[in-house]
Amino acid sequence: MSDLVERLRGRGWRMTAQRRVVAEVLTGDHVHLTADEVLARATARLPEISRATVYNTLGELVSLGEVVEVTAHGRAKRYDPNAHRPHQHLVCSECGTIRDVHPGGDPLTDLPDSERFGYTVSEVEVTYRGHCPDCAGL
Amino acid sequence: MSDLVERLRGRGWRMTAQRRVVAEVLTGDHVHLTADEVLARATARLPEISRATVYNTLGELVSLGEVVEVTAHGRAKRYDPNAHRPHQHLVCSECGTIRDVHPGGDPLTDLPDSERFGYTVSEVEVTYRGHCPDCAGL
DNA sequence: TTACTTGCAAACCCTTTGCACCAGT
DNA sequence: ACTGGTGCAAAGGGTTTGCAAGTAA
Repeated sequence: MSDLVERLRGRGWRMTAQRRVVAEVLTGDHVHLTADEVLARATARLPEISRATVYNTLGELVSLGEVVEVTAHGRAKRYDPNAHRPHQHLVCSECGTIRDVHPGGDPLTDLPDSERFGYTVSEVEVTYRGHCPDCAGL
Repeated sequence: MSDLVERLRGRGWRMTAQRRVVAEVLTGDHVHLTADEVLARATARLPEISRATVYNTLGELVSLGEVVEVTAHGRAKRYDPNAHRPHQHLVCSECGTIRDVHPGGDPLTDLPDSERFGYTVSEVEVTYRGHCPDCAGL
């Protein structure tokens, strides 16, 4: 039984078989599944689960801060359950595979070999997210 | 006449009215247009231009390294012609508006007030892009 | 001339939605 | 019982594609 399920129950999240299965599928390190992959794995355990419910649940987990969305250019979003340990992402531009990384020094210049997982690194991108002045009050 | 058009011609890129218009629309600082916006502005100058051509041309400019794609979670990609001066992005999670920023110290902790454009900043995300071992030879 | 580019419309992928039914608490 | 979650199927936004006709070099 996953920590995540416990935590969510503690927060008063209404627990259902579908939500439990989605939460359980999203467990572990270096887990970065697309919604489709989550659906496939969830279906293996609970055949009646629907695509809509998977999307609903993923969206809620993201809002609750339990799961992080990772966007790779032009591909389906991936969902990363490792939201409580700060880390960054290393993305393959070819196949979209993602690894979690923990850069040591200046993220713009250093990604230690030990954190490259055999990837070549050709680009580093930093994105700050927040609210612009016009949207600040919303 | 834009520098970009000159540079592309110099690289042997076959020049057409459509491509010139797209390249000219993508000129300036803090320009981060969606494909749709590029189409709208291009159409204003060249009414017969098609959506497909705009997408083709944007894709080529990205491949040529003249334009950078910026992806905001769940929104249309935006195209940034400022590919030759290194910079990072500040994205409004609400409306998707983007500003170019130049962080000073450690990107993970510091975004100077002078670089915030009145935005609040709630999240910093670093993404490394490259090829995974399986895709390295492609 | 000839290979490359364009326009059109349909196809595509991923995600969201409307609504009637069902189920935790 | 009440509130909120689920499944289905259809719609939606953004992007890509196949192919015939057009055009830069």
